Amino acid sequence: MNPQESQKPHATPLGASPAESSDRNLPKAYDPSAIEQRWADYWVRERLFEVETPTNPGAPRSRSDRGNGETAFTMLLPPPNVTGYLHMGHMFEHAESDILARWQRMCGATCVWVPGTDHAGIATQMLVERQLKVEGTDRKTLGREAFTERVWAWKRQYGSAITDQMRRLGASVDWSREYFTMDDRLSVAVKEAFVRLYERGLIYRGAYIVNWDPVQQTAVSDLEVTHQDRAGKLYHIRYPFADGTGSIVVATTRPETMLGDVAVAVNPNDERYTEFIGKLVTLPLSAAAGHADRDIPILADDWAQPEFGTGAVKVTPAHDPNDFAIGQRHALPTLTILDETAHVFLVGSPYHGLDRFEARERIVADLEAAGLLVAVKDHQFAIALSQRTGAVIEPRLSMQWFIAVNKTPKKLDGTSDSTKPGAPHLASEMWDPDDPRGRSIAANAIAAVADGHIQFVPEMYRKTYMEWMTNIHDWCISRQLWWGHRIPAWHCAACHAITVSRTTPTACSTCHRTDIVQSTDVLDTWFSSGLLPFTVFGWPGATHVANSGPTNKDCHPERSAKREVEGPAVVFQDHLTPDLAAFYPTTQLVTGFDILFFWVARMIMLGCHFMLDVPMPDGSARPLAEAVPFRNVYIHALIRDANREKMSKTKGNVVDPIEIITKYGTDAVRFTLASMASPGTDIAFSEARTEGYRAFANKIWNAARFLFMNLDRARDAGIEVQLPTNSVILSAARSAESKDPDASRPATTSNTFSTSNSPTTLPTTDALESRWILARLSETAAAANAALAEYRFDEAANAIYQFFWGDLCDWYLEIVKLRLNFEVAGEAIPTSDTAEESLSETAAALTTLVAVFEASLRLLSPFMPFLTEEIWHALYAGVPPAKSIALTRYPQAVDFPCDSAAIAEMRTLQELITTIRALRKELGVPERESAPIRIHAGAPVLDPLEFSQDILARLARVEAIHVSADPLNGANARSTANFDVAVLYEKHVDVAAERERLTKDLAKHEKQITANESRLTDEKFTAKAPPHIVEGLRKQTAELITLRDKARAALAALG
RNA sequence: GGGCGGCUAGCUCAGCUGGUUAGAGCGCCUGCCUUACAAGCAGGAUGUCGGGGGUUCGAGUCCCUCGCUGCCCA
Repeated sequence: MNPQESQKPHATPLGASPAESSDRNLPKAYDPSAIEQRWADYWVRERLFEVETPTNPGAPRSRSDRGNGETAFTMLLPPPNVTGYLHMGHMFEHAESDILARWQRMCGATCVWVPGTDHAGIATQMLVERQLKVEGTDRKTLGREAFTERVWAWKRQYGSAITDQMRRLGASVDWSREYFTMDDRLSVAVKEAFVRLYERGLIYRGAYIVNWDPVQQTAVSDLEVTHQDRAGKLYHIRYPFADGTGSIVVATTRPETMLGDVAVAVNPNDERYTEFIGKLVTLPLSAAAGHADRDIPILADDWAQPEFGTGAVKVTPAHDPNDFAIGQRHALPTLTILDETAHVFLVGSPYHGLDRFEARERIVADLEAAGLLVAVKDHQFAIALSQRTGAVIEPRLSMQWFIAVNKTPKKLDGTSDSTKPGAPHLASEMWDPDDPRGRSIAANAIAAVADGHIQFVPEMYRKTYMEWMTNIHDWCISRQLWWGHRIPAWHCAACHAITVSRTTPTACSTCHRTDIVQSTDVLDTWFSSGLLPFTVFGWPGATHVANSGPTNKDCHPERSAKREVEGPAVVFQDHLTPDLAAFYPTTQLVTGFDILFFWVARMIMLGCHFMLDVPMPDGSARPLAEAVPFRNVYIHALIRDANREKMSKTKGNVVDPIEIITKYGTDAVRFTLASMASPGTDIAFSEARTEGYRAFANKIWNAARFLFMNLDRARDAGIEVQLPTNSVILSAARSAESKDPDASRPATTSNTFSTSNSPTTLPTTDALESRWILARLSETAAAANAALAEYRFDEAANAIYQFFWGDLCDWYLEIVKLRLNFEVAGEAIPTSDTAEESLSETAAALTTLVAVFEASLRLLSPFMPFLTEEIWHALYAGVPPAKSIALTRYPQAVDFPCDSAAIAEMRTLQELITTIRALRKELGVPERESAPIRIHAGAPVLDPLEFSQDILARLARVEAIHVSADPLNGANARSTANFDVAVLYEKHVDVAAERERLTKDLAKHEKQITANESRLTDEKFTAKAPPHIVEGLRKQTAELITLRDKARAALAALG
């Protein structure tokens, strides 16, 4: 069974559709609020977008070709914070993702779009802490266990807010696979990942300077810190030599940290100070706990830059990352003088207990009083802020856990054994140089992108990524929070050794005493979300179970048995879950650049690392190309407000998507976002534009009303119109509705066109407008598919918009009105000799109309799922050929005959009609009045006119057509390259206006002719330019000359 | 300080590897309640493609430079 089948479109009988308009009686104006909730519920209730775990992933499917019905399209939703509410950015991201998902699904792919929410450590903890504060308590009073229980309670109550909003917006995600990053299953995976990295020597614990958030009292990673330029001061402070022979002046932006100074550094090449190197200075104000001021050395270090300040800098290793590095180089002690809350902690010092900024003021004042403050200068510097709390980051020396991203992993004896609890065995041998598992995390993450296994769109992000990944530092993964995945490490009180384990140990692994306690730290939230591309599909599977055979309920027994027989990779068997086999690597990631490093890069790092352990479905070793978490990354734009300002709560310019969709309807908002989504450009969200697309939705609605009205009239007149059935079904061979093997091939139900995969010749009797609209439909399908393949949502949306409104409504529907005659007798039948003929013409026209309209709905469906679903169900009067339009076939160019002659012929006719309309306007012919025309043109224009008389009559109110052998000019005539046309109407023209128009045209033409001719007479041009360009220019020039001559004659005729 | 974008109609933006007369939506002006739609129909106006220089037969498109503007990293 193919996974495709598990996309259960038939959970309930077709009749269960909630369409209200099954009688085809549509209200006059489209009201999205009347239908959206109903369909949103239906899609979820009917589990239309859920895909079951394939039961036989044994036959690995090729993923290289999209849309052939055998491919998987897998996508992970960037998990929103569980505390979050949907904002415009989500809506945009989800709209784009949903368009891709719906499109791929309609193209035949097995589409798995996995939703979930992130536990968002700091954000969630802060939120609950704020609640506690209101209640007059705090987390420390509650204690860890009670606090986390409280967070869970909060999550249970409010945690689905954002996913509920997604349901309402109709995101076609697979809800059966919804996860939360703190779920048991995912927590096990996080633990497993941590332990494995630790065993491989890629996780270490150490005292380093980290970014400390004194408000939340936790370490944060480099990425969670933002920098802001601030105007500050540079303080020049005199440090007297201990021997009393003089002094040295240091410059610093943070005088309060001098309490923790352990040295003064100067540049070794700075001649001003070379003689002082090695001397001791007495550190002012450093007396504490009864001791005198400390003496510290002056040393030489390249870090001290002669141009900066005085050229001498103080060294505070415990409170500055650069000073920490100096300290390492010179084996200096570290002296911590601030506590977790950034208050001075120096018992016995007068500054003890002061906040760091307060301490600064006091120290500066005291220095000044002591005459040691030499100067205070204005200084521009970048201040580090915690992204979450906004607190000024305090670099702080503390024990943290890190991932060594640039280190080669240890090779363990027998990879499968590494999954067993307990100490790993070190291998004696080295890694095979070709084995990607022997490379560092960063090296593989770089190779995955450098070798093209992962593609970025827009491509520039590839560069950004590479830049970052090549300069990456070790990743600090521990957080001093209570909400999150607690680090599976236990400290021994007796021997201080650390035991890292998958299961809760009872004793220290080193000294075997039982006095052990688990680390209080939790893991960085991004660590767990970085694992998602494979943990959502069941990784690590049954790795806990020894590989000697027992099956695991998560792993299909049949599969396991088979694997053992196949043999070679038997040690890996349990890692490959059926879901991983079918859906990993994921196909697509759609996300914002703001989490490019946070999340995208981390998924690449972790995916490439862990998935290399998991064999391919055929048992072979997994190459890097198949270990990547996703193949394509589409980085979408940022939504700004109408004035291009970034939306922010503090600015108050946040647009609430729910408010907007209430006002305009989800489809209109989606279409707006899609049509504005050109790559690389931020979107200035415009309500005016949304209004325009609400009008479009209404247009579609009314086109449907028009069609339905005529279908009803046809029924009343006894005309049978067949609705498209097999041609719309995605893959009829696999569908429960049709056992007909022939139905797997799109077939036609109409005698006017064929939807088989090769266009057939049209009956010669077929009307121009039918051939034309089908050709345009074919072109539009081609354009939409091509655009979507390149993430050009704007181009796809605009092509469809143009087709539906500009071609279908403006021209085709107007013309087709001529063909729809339901009178059995009487003179209301202008084009047929008998009533019977008229009725069959009506039937033929309606059949084409229905087919084109239905296909247009499918074309639109990924963009406007609600509206199209409603109309589509109504069209089939409650008996649709599929449960949802979302499960039908996306129109392809080959589905419709593309008659280019019809397009050319129609273009001339349109030009003629437009010209006549303009002339009539100019002549002041009353809107409803008909007038005869005179035309001068060649046979290619005149001949088809014989059949288009009625069209001219209706669309341009042409009463009679007189052919003129002579060219036409004068006030009532206009000329194009193909024809001259005059409207015969007795009325004064505005001669002055006409002359102005003609003069302007004439000047334009003359200018262009001169330009063209100078190019055409230029030998270099004619010699070097490609022939078709030269030819084109010649033809254009000839046309322009004709137009110029006509304009001249017309001007002369005006007198 | 380093890097990456953007600058095209009143506004928001398309314009692909240079190639025939630079487009769309909204807005604007004029006339129409033409029984699908006034959230509509028809017609119309609107651009020294940020400035300068270069390459080329040919530049909105490629190169250099300057200006303004936004973002990322340090």
